[in-house]
Amino acid sequence: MLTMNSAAQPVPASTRAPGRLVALTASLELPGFTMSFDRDEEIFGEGESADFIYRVVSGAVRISRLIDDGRRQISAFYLPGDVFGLEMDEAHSASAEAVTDCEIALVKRVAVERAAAQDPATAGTLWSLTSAQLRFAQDHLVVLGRRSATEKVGRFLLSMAERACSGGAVSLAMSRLDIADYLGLTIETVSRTFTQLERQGAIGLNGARNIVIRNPAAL
Amino acid sequence: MLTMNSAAQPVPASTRAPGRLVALTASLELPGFTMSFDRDEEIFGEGESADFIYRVVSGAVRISRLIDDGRRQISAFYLPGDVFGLEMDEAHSASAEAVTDCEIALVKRVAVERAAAQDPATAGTLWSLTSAQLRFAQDHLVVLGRRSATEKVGRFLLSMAERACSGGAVSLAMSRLDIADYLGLTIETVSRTFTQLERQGAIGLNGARNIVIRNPAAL
DNA sequence: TTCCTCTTAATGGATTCTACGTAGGCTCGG
DNA sequence: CCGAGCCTACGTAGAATCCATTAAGAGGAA
Repeated sequence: MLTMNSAAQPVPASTRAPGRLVALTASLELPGFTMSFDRDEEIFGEGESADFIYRVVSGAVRISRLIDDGRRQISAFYLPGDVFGLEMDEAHSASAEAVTDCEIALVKRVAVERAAAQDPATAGTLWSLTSAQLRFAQDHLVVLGRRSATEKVGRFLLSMAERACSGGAVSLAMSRLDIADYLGLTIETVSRTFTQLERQGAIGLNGARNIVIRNPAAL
Repeated sequence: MLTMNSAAQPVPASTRAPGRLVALTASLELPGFTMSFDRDEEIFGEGESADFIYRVVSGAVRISRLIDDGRRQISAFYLPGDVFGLEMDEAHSASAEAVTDCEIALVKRVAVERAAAQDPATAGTLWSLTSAQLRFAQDHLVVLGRRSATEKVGRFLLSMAERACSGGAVSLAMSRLDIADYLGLTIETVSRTFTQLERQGAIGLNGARNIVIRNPAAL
């Protein structure tokens, strides 16, 4: 999705989907600091006051919402270079957790707002980033609302390949449960679909989390 | 959802959900013009270049994406006062159609961008509006991914009541098909759920499109 | 290190059930 | 009256659920 880079973490534009490119910008290079989080550690929780904007330096992050009875929906995964926390009001409307051990760069929200008030380019970047995330969320609505289990998993793998690919092989940072909660499926359905796609020759599996896309068209 | 008002269309804050309020602002009162659209007429299409930002003056609008085989997902309905078109890049990533006959205020996108560059408040408003829509989309992801058919319809009715209520009775602008495509269901399931909710006494139906919420807790 | 155990994650099968699709009938509005 | 939109019934497909099994890591002791 939204590979939202800071100047510190350039990523070749060619690795990203057309139309999703958000111009590199130093505008968001604001005074901040970096924190480390362990796997499954909470970065922020639902309802907490939103004082920061975040950028993934290394590792992976998931944004999720929980409903009363334990059901969970993950709205997005963020990979290195991605900015998150833009959808927040005064309070966070969702929680963020580390999918893997990770380093996160934090910038005070008020500092961002102050910078945006002085520099139109920064303000424009904020709008662009948020708008790109909105487009992405709307794309995901289509997947959740209208795609079959096989299509969901296929799309997911393609999008991960596009974002986190290193030469044909994709290494997934997240568990089957995370994938299921992202795609609105159960863990069993995700697992079954993986093996089904492997049998069809659409993908190759080297262990549970290392995937090779063999036939993109079949996804 | 996001009742994003311009100064021209004030709506009492009390009719909206807490935490969703976007401050009234004249910042988006920019030189523009108004157009009328007939029911089902296209306001903009997927892939068209995005030259405007829109506000509903009267009527209702749906934003939708189509996939090859005809399946459709509606990502949002917009009611009077709501601003839409913010998720667009250079090209529209979805299409907008009139749910009912409606009047739409259009502002040139470049004019908005120019105003934002000169006035930090305008830039902030754009970010706020977009961010509110992002939160709304993420809320909807939970509904699509993790709610049952009954819960989906229930939530939909509650949210419409909150947005378009006039004294207990809700008049729905959209057809069952639109509701189904919004909730990721089929028209039959929507219809069945309506009658089921009526039999349970949760809602009252005066004709297909006039609904009274009798027991909000049951939804 | 190597082996063993404990724990967690992923897979596979059998069954149930939700909600989908088809088809037909109804109703309200024009 | 006609027709689009809405409702209902019923058989069915696809995903969920429940359960068992296998695989992969993490930690501990010799």
